[in-house]
Amino acid sequence: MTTIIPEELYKYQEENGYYKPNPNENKKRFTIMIPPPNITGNLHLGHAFTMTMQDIIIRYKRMMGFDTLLLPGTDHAAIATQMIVEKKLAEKGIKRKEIGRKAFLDEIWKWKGECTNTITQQLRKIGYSADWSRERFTMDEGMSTAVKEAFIRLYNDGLIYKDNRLVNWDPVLLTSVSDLEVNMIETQGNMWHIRYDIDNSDESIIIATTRPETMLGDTGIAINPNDERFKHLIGKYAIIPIVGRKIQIVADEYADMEKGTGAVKITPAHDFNDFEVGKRHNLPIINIFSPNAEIDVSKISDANDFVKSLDKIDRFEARKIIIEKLKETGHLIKTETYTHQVPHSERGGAIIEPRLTEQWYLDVSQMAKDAINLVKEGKIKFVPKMWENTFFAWLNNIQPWCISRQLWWGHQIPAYYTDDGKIIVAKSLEEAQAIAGKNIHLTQDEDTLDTWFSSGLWPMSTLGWPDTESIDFKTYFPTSTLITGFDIIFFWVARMVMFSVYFTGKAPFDTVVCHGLVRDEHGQKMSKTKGNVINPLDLINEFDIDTVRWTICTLSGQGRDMNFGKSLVENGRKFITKLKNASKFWEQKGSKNAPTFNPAESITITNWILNKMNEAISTAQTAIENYRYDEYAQTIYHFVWNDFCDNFIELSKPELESVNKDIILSTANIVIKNILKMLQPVIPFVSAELWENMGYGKATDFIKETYASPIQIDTSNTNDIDWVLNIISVIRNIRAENKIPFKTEINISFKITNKDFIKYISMIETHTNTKSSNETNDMLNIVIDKETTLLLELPKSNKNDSLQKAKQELEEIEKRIQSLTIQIKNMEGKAPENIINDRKISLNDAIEKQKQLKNIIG
RNA sequence: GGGUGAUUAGCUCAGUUGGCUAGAGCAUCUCGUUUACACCGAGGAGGUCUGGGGUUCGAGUCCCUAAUCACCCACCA
Repeated sequence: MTTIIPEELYKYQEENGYYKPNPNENKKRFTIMIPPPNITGNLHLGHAFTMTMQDIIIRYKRMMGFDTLLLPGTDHAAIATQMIVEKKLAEKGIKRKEIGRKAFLDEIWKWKGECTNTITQQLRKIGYSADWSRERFTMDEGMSTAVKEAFIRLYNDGLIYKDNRLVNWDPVLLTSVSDLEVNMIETQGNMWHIRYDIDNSDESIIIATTRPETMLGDTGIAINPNDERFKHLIGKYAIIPIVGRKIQIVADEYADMEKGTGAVKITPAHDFNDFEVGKRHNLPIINIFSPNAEIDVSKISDANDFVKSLDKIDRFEARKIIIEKLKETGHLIKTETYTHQVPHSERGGAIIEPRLTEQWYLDVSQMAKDAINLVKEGKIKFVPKMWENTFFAWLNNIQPWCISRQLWWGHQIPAYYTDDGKIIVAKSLEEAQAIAGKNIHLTQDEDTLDTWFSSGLWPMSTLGWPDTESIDFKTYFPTSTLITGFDIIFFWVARMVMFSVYFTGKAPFDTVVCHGLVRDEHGQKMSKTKGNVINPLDLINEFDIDTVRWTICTLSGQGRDMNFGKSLVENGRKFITKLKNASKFWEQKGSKNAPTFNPAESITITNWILNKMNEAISTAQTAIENYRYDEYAQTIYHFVWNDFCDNFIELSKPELESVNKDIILSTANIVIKNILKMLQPVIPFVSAELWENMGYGKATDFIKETYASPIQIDTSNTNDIDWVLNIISVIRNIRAENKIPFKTEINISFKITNKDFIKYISMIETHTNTKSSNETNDMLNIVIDKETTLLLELPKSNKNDSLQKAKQELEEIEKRIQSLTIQIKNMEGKAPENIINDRKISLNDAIEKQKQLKNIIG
């Protein structure tokens, strides 16, 4: 008995190149790129799911004869990682700015090393059969080359440009963030109604705002051109209370007569809509905040004493002071509580402040169109298909992508400035210098690129792009399937498709499998506060990796969220135990010494189980090819537990004492082999262990076996066993209902017209503890027809087929009607009547129904 | 406000172009330790498939409508 220790088997296989592809082999290719985990800590259960799903497909394809590449790696995750390391340093009292860029980056690289190590060890632990010799990191050398190349090409093509406009600004992290990195969170706030007096008039206008502090930057008031209440004020000026600035009242459709008071103050520097309104009416733009969102009066040229007193005060503190002041001056008309959506930074959660800055932008409008077309043309298929809509919806109204970040950790933008502000985009300082001239002083842009810029290149750059002639790129690009969570369709999937279509004209993969989130057993989100977080490593320690992988497989279907709980893992463990026990049974019966399976000697029950096996293989393959992991697992589960263990083993026990022993054992071997092969992708370690212990081959090499394949057999009598099992079940039922213990033998009498069925009588007797005779007495009088078990089946293809099949069914029923009748008699005497007909559809009904269908379809 | 998905047994969920008596696992109940397995076996109970309309010979499945839940996008008056 060999016991396989997963880590050891993995190590052996990794070291001996079992997971490596071979570009020189003339095989069909199948490639999956890992969605690179962020180097922000440990892998969580969601990772375990997605990675296992990838590995299952890879292992399956490998057995199906593909040259497979599962490429591992990690993502530098700019903002997230910088935050973590900054926080860690802060614990030691070290501040980023104090130690400077270089020292800080050294710290991050140190962290990166540790973290990557943890992650890759965890991936190995879950059996992720990746080619580690091709491991990549989004900031490694090759990736940097790719990033620079991409940036330069896009710049030269005029798609990357610098622009001064409003961005989402994180005042804590001090960087711009993209729209996608902003979460709108419903927040309780106030709506303040404030009176603005009209210049040279007794009139005034009341505006409503949730952000009174932005008054300092107001440069206009907008009203709707059709608003009768305010129409006469258009073109006049209002005076901002407290601030004293005169601002113009303009007519703009943006002002909604229903909202607020109908008049809206315009602060172009601090609101996206206001910015647009300001542009339309040439209103001045006054930036009132410093980068960390404190009032900065240096930019407010007309600041009065009150405004000046607010200098360096935080935006929310300033709000309070301003409200108090407005109360004093009597300009505050009304305060009401108000619930609204406030933008928060996804990382760190700071409230976003729209801010006017100069940033790098990428015009993606054409790429987006091309990406959409790839999907529409079917070059990329989403599984499940509904995610296409999400993909389209976002790409259809995509905005220029702000790709610069004011972070240190990331790919520094390959742009160099001369002292007089000329921009040179080049791969290196040397190159830039060569362009600019030797004596020109150059400084590189301080900013880094959005993380997703490099991730977007992942499927290309990992294979050697921009060197399109490299063996890996030529062999493995485009890749095959991308398996990832639906939550990063925008962030990542869309970007990869856009970049790939732009740079290569091809889709980066042909299939995108989107799965849901992992939740707890009751569908609740896992969160630390709820205390329902499950750590995959704990699970693996408590159970084992195969059990965890099996459970993941059973839960991964259709792209919905996956509910995960320990009881489900326990269930998985039962299955694996069952499998081990079944193998043990056959081993004890001498399966190792069984002769090679010979189809010619196959008997009814072996044909029957082989037929079930063939069906299971075919159903399972359809399931896995369609990424229906749940169905795959269920098919195998049902086949192993119900067909193979409950029925085949039980029916075989008496046969093992007979001349049929050899064929039974050799059949068992065939079936177990195929079961293990079907299971290898899901439970690679247990299946390998059993493979060796059953004497089929070396555990280490099991991964290389070809996938399960059907056996050619005579299927003409295979239904008979289903029928026998039904009869057995009915008799057991009768026992139960009449409270006749199994130990009490009962007499049954068979009336048999078809001699073929006589051979099954002893089988029925054994499994029901009955004794058959031809005597008739009327102690128990139940009639079972073979036909009672026939089910009506209508094919789903087309109507002609249905008719055809309905006819066949009908003929079959008619043929068998005379074939067999059994009567069971009880020794004790009670005679419940028609038990069968209560439970099963009667033959007449069946025929009647068939006839109806026949009329309809015909 | 716009969109997507969901609603099936006590629980978690399958149910693929409409067609078997609507299924599985868990939980529950009854019976059973017959030498692979109590991490077991046999069997039972449990469903107006969210409500209401419609199409059809036939609807869990298609259409309309309502309700509830979840998520995504937009929105700091």
